Amino acid sequence: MKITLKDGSVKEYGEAKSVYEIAKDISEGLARTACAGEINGEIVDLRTVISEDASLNIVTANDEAGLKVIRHTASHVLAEAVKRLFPEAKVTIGPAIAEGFYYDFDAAPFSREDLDKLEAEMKKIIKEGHEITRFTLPRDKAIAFMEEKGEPYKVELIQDLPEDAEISFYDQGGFVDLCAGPHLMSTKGIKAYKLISSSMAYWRGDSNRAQLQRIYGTAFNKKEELKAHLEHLEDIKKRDHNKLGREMGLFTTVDVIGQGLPLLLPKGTKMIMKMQRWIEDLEDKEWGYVRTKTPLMAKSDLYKISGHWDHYTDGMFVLGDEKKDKEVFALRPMTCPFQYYCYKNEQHSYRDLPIRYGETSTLFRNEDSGEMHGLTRVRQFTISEGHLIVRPDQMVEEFKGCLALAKYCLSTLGVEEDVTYHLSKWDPDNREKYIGEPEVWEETQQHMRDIMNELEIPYVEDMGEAAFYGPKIDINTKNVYGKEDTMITIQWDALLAEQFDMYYIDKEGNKIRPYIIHRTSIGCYERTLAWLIEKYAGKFPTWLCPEQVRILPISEKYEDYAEKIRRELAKNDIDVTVDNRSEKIGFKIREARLDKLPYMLVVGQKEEEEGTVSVRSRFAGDEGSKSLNDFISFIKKEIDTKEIRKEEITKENS
RNA sequence: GCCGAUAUGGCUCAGUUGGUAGAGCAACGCAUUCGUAAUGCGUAGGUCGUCGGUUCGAGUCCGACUAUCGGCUCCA
Repeated sequence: MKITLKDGSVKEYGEAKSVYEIAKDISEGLARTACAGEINGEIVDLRTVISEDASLNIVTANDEAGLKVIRHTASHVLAEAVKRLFPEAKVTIGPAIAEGFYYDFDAAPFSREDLDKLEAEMKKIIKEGHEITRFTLPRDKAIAFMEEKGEPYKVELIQDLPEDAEISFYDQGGFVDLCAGPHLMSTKGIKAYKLISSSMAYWRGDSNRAQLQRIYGTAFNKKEELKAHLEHLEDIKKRDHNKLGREMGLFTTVDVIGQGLPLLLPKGTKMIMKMQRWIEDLEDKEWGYVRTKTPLMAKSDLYKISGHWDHYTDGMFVLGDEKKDKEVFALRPMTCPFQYYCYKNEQHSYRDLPIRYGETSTLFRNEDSGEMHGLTRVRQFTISEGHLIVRPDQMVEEFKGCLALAKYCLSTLGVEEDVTYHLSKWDPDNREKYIGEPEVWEETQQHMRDIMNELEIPYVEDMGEAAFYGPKIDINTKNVYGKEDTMITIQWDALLAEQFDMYYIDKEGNKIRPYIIHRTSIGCYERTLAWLIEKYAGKFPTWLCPEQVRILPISEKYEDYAEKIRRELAKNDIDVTVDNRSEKIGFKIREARLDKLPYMLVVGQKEEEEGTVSVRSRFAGDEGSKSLNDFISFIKKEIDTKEIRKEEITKENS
């Protein structure tokens, strides 16, 4: 392992020494201590150095691993603080995570006051400057050690470690925690930290096991970085679609209507209509889709064939009672079987395929009550759903087409850079969760890798995330809180046609099972809208804006001229309103700015005489006067090309 | 579903140890007819999320329910 020190010198070590020992070794000769290196068994560049005054510096380009060490050590300091203030608490695990760290305790819930006290206690521990040392124990001794300390969770962790694993502990002045490391050399290395929140979490993520109390915190190299991070957190909350979308009058919720059932208000509806028209036209005209409109509910019989009745009833809204009623219905949680029956309506030749069914499809899923969130997790949503019925030999091309279409949608919305692609694979060690043969799975997954490589799309592979009938590509994004959501999914299904007895007639006159692609192009409209709100902080590309132009007459005298312009713009399919209130022009502009309107047209005596409009935009402020026709062709072009015009002014806004 | 927090006029928030609600913005009315980010004056609006309990008396204390927020698990 190679270690680069702050002064640029490089030291090389063999594999035998642990990171910790190397760190110690360096510190002796150089009066400073290296303290990172190996994380989860992976060798990383060394980048964290404590100099003689115990101040901490990140020395290589990639700060991530260094931060991870700081945060992990902070989590141990937190654990010690908890044990000091709440001796009855049992420790479990406490890793570093993307934006900080957490630690789970078996303890009574922590209040904000508790967190403040713990922060103060952590400060003490840090100030005391305990040296952190590492030691290992053989398995039986390790178990006895933790049993003696009365830490049953740690005992369980040790028992579950692989036979040959080295069992290491870190001691910080008496507080000892089972841990793979690495850690800082001293608690003094923690310079800036903050406890963020507490919440419940299950032991090992299993809702049948103990309920633990999780404390989230974060730590940074320097105080200024922590401050900037906390400010950033405050800042991004302003973009939260759940707040901003309500403020902007895009949607609302009503308690007597119910959880997870948002009402899309006229402005939000307009935005979704714009996306829907665009997508439907795009799919039909350029990608060869045909449209269906199928029922929102069906008898239980349908779901029995699809398998949902056995595996998914908890997630469905069932209408009626099987014991009492002759027929029981359920609201549909997906569109698949409905479109399959469209296919089965007539017999198909191999020449008919592929058939691409699209539907703007409203679905219902009975999510657990604690799951609902704004527009991203709801009980009723509408998705650009589609199923492609495909000959096996067409599968790769069609799958590629679906990906290309999704990619095109993302880039048009200006969000292409904000997504990650995931190849969701099956889990060969969990065969009962999936149908079909292992060779088919492996082959299919290889096809998907080839497609991704050919399209030069970077992706990660997620084991055990596939649908039960096949692997899929998921396109995910993160919300303002860093939580990941799937926006788009494209699924490869070589198996379900069997279940529904779907076939086509090949050249020789044989009945052949088609393959099916389940896919969406733009995802579910509610969730996509939420994403756009957060992406653009409400300042949407002009083509998506529910109100694209507002005409601001200088006074009521120019109402007629304003109305004339309004009609011209409306004739050109531009969403336009007139602000006729007897307010001063400055006030009207202020309000239009707060409403995040892309264009304002100021009209008064001058404009009426000259037949012009004075253009003021969100992008560039006062853009001067234009003839009405010039403005119309200017904005039409922006709308028709779905241009995402950049903001040129930076000042503002409350 | 589970853990925690929250719930006061359309919005943002006050409301002291329980004594029967207050501000700013918005709305409405009147005046103003205005040239690029807030014109002035006035009016109205709340059985304090719902239901129940404690009390002479509950926005304030207790309980249940509903919704919202942050997590866990799950997902488009």
